[in-house]
Amino acid sequence: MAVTIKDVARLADVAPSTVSRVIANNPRISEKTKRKVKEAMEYLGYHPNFNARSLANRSTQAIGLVMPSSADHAFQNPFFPEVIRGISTKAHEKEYALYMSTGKTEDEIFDGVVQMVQGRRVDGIILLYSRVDDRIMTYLQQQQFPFTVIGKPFKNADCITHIDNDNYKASQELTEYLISLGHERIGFVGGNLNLVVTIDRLLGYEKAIRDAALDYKDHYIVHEQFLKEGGQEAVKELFSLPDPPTALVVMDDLMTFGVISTLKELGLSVPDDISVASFNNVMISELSTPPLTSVDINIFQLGYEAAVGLLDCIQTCKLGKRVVVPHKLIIRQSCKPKLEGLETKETV
Amino acid sequence: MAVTIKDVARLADVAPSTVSRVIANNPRISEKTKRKVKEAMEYLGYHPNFNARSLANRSTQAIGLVMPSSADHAFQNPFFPEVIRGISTKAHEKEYALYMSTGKTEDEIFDGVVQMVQGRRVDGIILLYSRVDDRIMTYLQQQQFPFTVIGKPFKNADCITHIDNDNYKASQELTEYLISLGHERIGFVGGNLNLVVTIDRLLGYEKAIRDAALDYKDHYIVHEQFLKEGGQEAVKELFSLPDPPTALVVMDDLMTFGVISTLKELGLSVPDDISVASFNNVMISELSTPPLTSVDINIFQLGYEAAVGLLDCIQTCKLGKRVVVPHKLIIRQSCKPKLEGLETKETV
DNA sequence: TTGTAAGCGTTATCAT
DNA sequence: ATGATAACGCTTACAA
Repeated sequence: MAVTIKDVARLADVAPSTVSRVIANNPRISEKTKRKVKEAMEYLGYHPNFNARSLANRSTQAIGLVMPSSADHAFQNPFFPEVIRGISTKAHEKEYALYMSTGKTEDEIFDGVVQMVQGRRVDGIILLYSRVDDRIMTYLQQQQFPFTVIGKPFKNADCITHIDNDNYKASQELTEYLISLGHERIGFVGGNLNLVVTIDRLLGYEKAIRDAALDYKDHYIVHEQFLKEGGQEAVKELFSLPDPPTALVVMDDLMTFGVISTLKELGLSVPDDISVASFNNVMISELSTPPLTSVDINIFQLGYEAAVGLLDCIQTCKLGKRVVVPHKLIIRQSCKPKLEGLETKETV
Repeated sequence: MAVTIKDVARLADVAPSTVSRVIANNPRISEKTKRKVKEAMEYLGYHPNFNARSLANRSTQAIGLVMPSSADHAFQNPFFPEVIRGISTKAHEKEYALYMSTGKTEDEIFDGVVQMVQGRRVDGIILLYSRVDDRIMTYLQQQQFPFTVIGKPFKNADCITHIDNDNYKASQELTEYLISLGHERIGFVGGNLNLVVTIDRLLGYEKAIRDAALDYKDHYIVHEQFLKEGGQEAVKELFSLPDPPTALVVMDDLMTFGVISTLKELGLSVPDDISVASFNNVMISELSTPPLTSVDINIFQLGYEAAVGLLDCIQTCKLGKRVVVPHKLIIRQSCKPKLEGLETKETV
């Protein structure tokens, strides 16, 4: 049996409540007994039982993390480790631990959240993604349970604390960059259209295209899943068009790897035959061949601020803050100017 | 105030203990009351309080995960999401959740583990790495707390349940593959020498080199940190030797990206000027340019089996099993035969 | 088959 | 400044 507060109390010759006060660093306790108790704790190797504390306290010192279904392989995206690193950093400052429910399907994940919330396993929750019509978000709102969202809520954005980039603007800028290189036929390779981030980036792209008085063509827009499976088809179709794009805006660095790989199969090379620009600027982007031009969205900070926001929620029960994390275009070697009059070689 | 077991009991007109039995699915309870209680639970929207249950039960239904310090960026390695996906899958089958302590430095992480253990936050722990002389492992052994290790414990391997690849053999095979392509000057780019996996792979490499009666040269062996920072130097040195290697065995796909990028700076291209082979076969390996020849170590299964082993430990309190997850050489395009008499061009 | 009551290890509310 | 004592919500002997 582990050593409890009572054992400490007995050894220090005080009441259990006194020991509890010492732990909580209650100011009105004499230095003398404080020392005495601490010695006893040290001697016995005492460590507080978190469950007992949570029960009495109704606070767990843990934050729940909700990821997209690990079934779709979004999981493998380096975005997640990095955003968690950000969350973890802030959490640690306040001595919070992280809690993840397990579960593959939609329903399992939802049940996991319910368990976290109703089972009082966590003090608050961070949603690591934002989708159109998300049950979980609706549920958390109903429950008035503290939570923050990474990304922009599809609706009620002004009463949900969320941390986001200005993806609309970022996408617009990225597209404008390609336009400034002389590209006129620019495709968009998006991911899951249920994700709000996909929508925002698509809209930003459209804005830039229209502002530049270029044709906004539906068939320049394809959506592959974040990773390669199946997505290859979409890209291949794009390049079997009579007027294939000369540049591509891609949702995500990881997807870009898939795109580049597919293009290579088609005999097209980046950036010589086609320019590619994307988002996230994960570490490997810099190391890839060619190094990717990418919008750095400050993933770490996204996570850090989400934790800041959540801890705020937990303390003050206030919701509705919007934090915008700045982005920055990082220009590397995956884009080249479109030379006037020099047509991209037609696909096979 | 949340709805408790008492509320349910009152509504169903039974004793709290009966409700508890229904939850636990106790066989000796009449179908009638079982139904009655379940209805009441449904009606009130009852959910058990996990802390209370843990306290009474001394079981948390949570598994603690210990990662290497997130300070060194090992974290970004896709190995971790994938191994966690494996763990998560098994954990979910048995309705366990995952718990991660936060903390950057060695000491913080150690304290986190102590809190998990002594604070009864988890039922068992999985170490996601294995190092030489690890305090945490020593501590867990002393405490006789259920844990499993991914990788091979440096010592006491036979009394610690661990899940590992046969890294020695894998490395030997990978090196032999390079030798079979005609390479005679083969370098080894390792990572942190405190990691047991590094040591095993280095030894396997050495074995293959010696078996083939090639020179085992110390200066063909460099150790860069897992990610690029600083590591560039080591690789550069390697290629300023009078007799630079024509092929490289690299610890890890992610490191390979760094290596390839550095080589490109030196004007060397893979696989034309130099062959590179590595380990892990993370998803991007297939999508990279060139696609990497890599040993698939079944990361998912590594995680899955670690969870299996841990849950076993928790139930039976038995330790000391060793599970070897099979590996498989995946040949792609990062290696080329060394042509006889055709010297690699000297570095600048 | 079900109820009663004593824990589980804390914190919190009174007293003193 | 400290001590009793009652929660916190659940499980589990032991009784019935």
